[in-house]
Amino acid sequence: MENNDFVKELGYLGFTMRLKRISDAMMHEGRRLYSEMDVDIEPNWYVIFKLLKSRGPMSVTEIADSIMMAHPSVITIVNKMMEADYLISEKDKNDSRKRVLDLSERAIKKLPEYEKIWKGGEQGVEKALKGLNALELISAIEDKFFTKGFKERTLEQLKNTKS
Amino acid sequence: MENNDFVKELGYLGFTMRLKRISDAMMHEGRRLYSEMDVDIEPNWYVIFKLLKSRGPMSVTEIADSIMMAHPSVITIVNKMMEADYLISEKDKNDSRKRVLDLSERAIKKLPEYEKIWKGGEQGVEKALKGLNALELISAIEDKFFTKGFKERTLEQLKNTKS
DNA sequence: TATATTTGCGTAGTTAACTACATAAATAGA
DNA sequence: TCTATTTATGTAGTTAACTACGCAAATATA
Repeated sequence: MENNDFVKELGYLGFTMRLKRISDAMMHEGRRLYSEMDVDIEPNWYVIFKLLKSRGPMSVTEIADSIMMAHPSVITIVNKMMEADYLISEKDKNDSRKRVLDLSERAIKKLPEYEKIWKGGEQGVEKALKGLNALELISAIEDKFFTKGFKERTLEQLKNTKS
Repeated sequence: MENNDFVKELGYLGFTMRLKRISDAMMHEGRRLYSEMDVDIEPNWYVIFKLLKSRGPMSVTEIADSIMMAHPSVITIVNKMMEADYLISEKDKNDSRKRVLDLSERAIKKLPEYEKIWKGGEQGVEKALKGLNALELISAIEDKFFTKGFKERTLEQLKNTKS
């Protein structure tokens, strides 16, 4: 944020890298926060807790679709959460390929404590970003790049310039 | 961006994850773009090319500071770039600890081709985000979270709520 | 019904970033 | 000048995401 930040000088060329820098930094701080508070969960677990609490038991693929993540990433997360006794899984009665995941007793017991922390995080972000229309902007960016990706947009530009 | 996106429902709680999702997606598309175009560089190299071209030879730590990255990350990147013959390094004359990095002959020869691609990427992003004030928003977010981090803000909220 | 396609899950392998620690050179201070 | 501190680089180990591929079950089709 100083004058020394070369990435900022790059304009739209540095845009992606700046997004990554901020989100990486926030995740690292989230991890450190948990560690300092002696809370034994990881930064990316909260979305699984929240999802299953809000929508009930779901399969791996359903989770992946709901949060727009590749399914192998979901498998990694839920396996760790199962090892930590926060999730239980059982086979679907109608489709034996499916593994239906749900919150464990332990998760339900611990959730109130964790939700306080997440509320604090949410409020901290909200306070910092209030008035900036940040959520609206993120939605607009998603609309743009989830429908037509970065690669396609670049190729279009290259084609236009070449002619 | 559909109704199915649970992360979006989470409001400010999902903010960081949405930033990460977008930047990850863009980086993956960047990698795929290079691969389809048979260009043998990686998505995070461009900033090093640009930096050294613009500011001349620099040490590892100077690079890290300029782009706000941890120095081990820079070491990993520049080692790969050296292996690919895009960078050369030599010891600093006044300080034998320092390793001064510079663009190689090969880099200088290849840069015009690569800069065309980067220009295309930049224009693609610019076109998509035109009118959204995206760069200003990113700057505002950086100002907020680089001066007082996510962890600190969360702890503040937790303290206030507890009382 | 038999075969082909799709779907769900899992594994393997890749990449990018980080922190923590180690080492050696340079600089500061007693 | 000798010692202590700081600085520059490097290594080791951690985590999070991805794609590509394989296999088995479910579904569609001939």
